[in-house]
Amino acid sequence: MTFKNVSCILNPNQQIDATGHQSASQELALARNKRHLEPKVKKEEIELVAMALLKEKGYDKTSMAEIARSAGVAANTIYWYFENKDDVLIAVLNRVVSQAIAEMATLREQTFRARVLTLIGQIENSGSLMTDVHSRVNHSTKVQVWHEQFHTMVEQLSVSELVNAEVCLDEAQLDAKLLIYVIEGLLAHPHKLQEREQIIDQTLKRILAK
Amino acid sequence: MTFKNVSCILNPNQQIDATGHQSASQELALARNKRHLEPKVKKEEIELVAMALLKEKGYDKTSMAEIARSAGVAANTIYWYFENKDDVLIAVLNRVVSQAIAEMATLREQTFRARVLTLIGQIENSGSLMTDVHSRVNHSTKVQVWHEQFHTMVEQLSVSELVNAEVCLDEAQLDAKLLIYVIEGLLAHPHKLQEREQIIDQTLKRILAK
DNA sequence: ACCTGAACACCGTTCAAGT
DNA sequence: ACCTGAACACCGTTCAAGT
Repeated sequence: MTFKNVSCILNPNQQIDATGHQSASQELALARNKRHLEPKVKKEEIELVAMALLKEKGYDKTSMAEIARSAGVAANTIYWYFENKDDVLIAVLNRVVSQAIAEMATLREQTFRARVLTLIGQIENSGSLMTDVHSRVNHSTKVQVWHEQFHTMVEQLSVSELVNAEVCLDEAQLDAKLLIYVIEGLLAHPHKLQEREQIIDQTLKRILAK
Repeated sequence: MTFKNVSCILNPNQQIDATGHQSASQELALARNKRHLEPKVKKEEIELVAMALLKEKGYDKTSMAEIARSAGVAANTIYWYFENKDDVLIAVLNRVVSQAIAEMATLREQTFRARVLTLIGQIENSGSLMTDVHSRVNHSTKVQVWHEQFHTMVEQLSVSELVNAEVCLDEAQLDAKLLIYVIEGLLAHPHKLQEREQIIDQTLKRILAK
């Protein structure tokens, strides 16, 4: 199981991206329209702006109006590109996660411990996004599906890591959940860097004890 | 450290309850007013109604208007008893937790494992209240304070349990956080009853391994 | 296809007024 | 002290209309 296998689990937005019927005639029509140079660029711009705002202020404190204003469009324009606010959140989450995966791929040679710690640092860098996911799960089934897929992905990765570290499969599957919940706990609650490392060390020590 | 020691950490709403200046003359005035038989009863009624609704539908999907309607008062009446919606949440949380503590006090003779499992069952019984707390922490400093107090309380309880089970203090403090995060993870994500027990067993096995 | 102004329904909260 | 009707500011979302 490589990181590339996983990123296709993660990006079902290929469906979303493939919704437009991009024929040659339409591209000509767009070229004539002076309001928008590139339609796909606009969507990307909205996602980037939304990512910055959601990372900084979280889901609830970021209004659609503010995203729109920062992207230089009218408030309702976002609804041409996204079904609703939760869809914007999902697009941002996909960006954040695939970015994190890309950075993680660099660290293949590091210790398990080191990789876990940098992973935590990365997610922490995305503000309250993970908490936001948990609170939106009850409101949007789409977010719920995303969250489930994300968890199974991280679980599979963790299991394979643990099996590599000589934990037998049965226990690895339980330990993986255990590890993930500890990581989520660390992310959901404020911790000093040293304290965080202690807890991770303790967890790994408990899991990898022979 | 007994459960009774703890419940005074938990109930700073004695401050809140003590705000009224209940002189004898006022009680007479209230008796003359036919609209409300007992003012404290009204507040309690609001809290009970809010507790039912928040447990059932969660924080976001329960509006102040709905709470008021169920309590038989005008929407803004709640603001005489509570500063804002987060204050209502905190009052409900205090009720839920002290109720859980009372029920836990019954189970002194049970196994650690059994007590943990019934605790999880109790909290799960309160719907998404714990997730709601985590998502409101970023919006209300009062909720944030409540959350911190709650965590230190549960941590102290867990540490003393672990020390009783022959874990040395240094490790018990780390293991306590570990255990709590696993419990929170179990609460935040759907699990079959059997799966939940397996994860708890695995965690306790890892923590209590000699 | 892409974008907008104007409106809608709903929300938490406030205020002036009643008893 | 306790309660209310009416209003406010804000929110996500929709719709009819423009290009």
